[in-house]
Amino acid sequence: MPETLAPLFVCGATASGKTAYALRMADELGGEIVNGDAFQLFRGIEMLSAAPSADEKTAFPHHLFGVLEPGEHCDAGRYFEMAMPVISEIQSRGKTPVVVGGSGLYLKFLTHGPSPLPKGNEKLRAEMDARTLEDLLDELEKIDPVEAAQVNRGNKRYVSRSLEICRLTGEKVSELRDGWERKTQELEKSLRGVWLIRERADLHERIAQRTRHMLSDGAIEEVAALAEVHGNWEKAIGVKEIRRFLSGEISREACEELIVFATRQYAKRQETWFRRETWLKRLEV
RNA sequence: GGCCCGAUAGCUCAGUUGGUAGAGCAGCGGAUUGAAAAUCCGCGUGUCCCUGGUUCGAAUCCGGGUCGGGCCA
Repeated sequence: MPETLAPLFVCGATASGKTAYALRMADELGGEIVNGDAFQLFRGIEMLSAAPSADEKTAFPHHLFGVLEPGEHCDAGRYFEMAMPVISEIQSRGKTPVVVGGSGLYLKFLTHGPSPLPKGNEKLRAEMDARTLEDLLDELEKIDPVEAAQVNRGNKRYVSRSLEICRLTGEKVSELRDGWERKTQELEKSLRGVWLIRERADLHERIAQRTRHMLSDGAIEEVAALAEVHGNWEKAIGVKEIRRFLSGEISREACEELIVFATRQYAKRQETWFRRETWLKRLEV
């Protein structure tokens, strides 16, 4: 495989301008776009997830956009399994995959390989969700005290996940978990990607604009149409807020404002994530 | 014009019998190994509207202003 066909990862906070930049790079490198966004995978929430428009998709082939039904479950592992064949298929045709997205964990699986740990188990999770955090910590303490000491003890999600792995494998998570760090050294030398950095005030302005258009151009209708469909997609920013608006609980203005707040906070979390991906080339835009 | 209510963090407001103030939201920082747009953790000095007074001590009590809001003319 020629060096030049290595995927180019285009990362950055939401509304930082990834889509436009990726198109430019696809043109420059002779590339095709691959979705690296957890929510743009779903069909039916294109406006809500700020997926590329039909117009934007005409110039170059786009992959993995709108490929899942809203009711389907997805996680980083499944994304990895969907994306890898797509990437090699693009390369086999002599094109460069340009992976665009802001979902840090999903991209991490692509760049650093999937975790060797077992995938989530719905039944176990439902069971653990019903228990208290203290209770879960007690059990983890007994099974794997090392993990109990290092896990984020205030985060029930993470405590549950640790316990889930122990239960599923019959072993201690703390011993199973071989860090991404270990293979990081050599691996990251072969990765190429950019992190689009935008000044905070500018980013906030773009988020406000984007939210306004999203609401007036169909996001509300998308959420209304999927009222009966439950699944991963409901965790998208805006769903909770739009539902409150649809039920008459809050005004349209309040709805918009709450989505802007949530999106800013998400953008901040993305920046924190990408800051640690030191192999990414920083690009101030 | 008269009477009443309000004025405390960027916003909405708490503040017990006077001991110089704290919540939610926002904002800022961080974490992140198969739910990740998820989930979690940390960060609170602000002329307590101004001005006189009472008091050892006033966001708190009293007088006079200013600016909102309401009622009566």
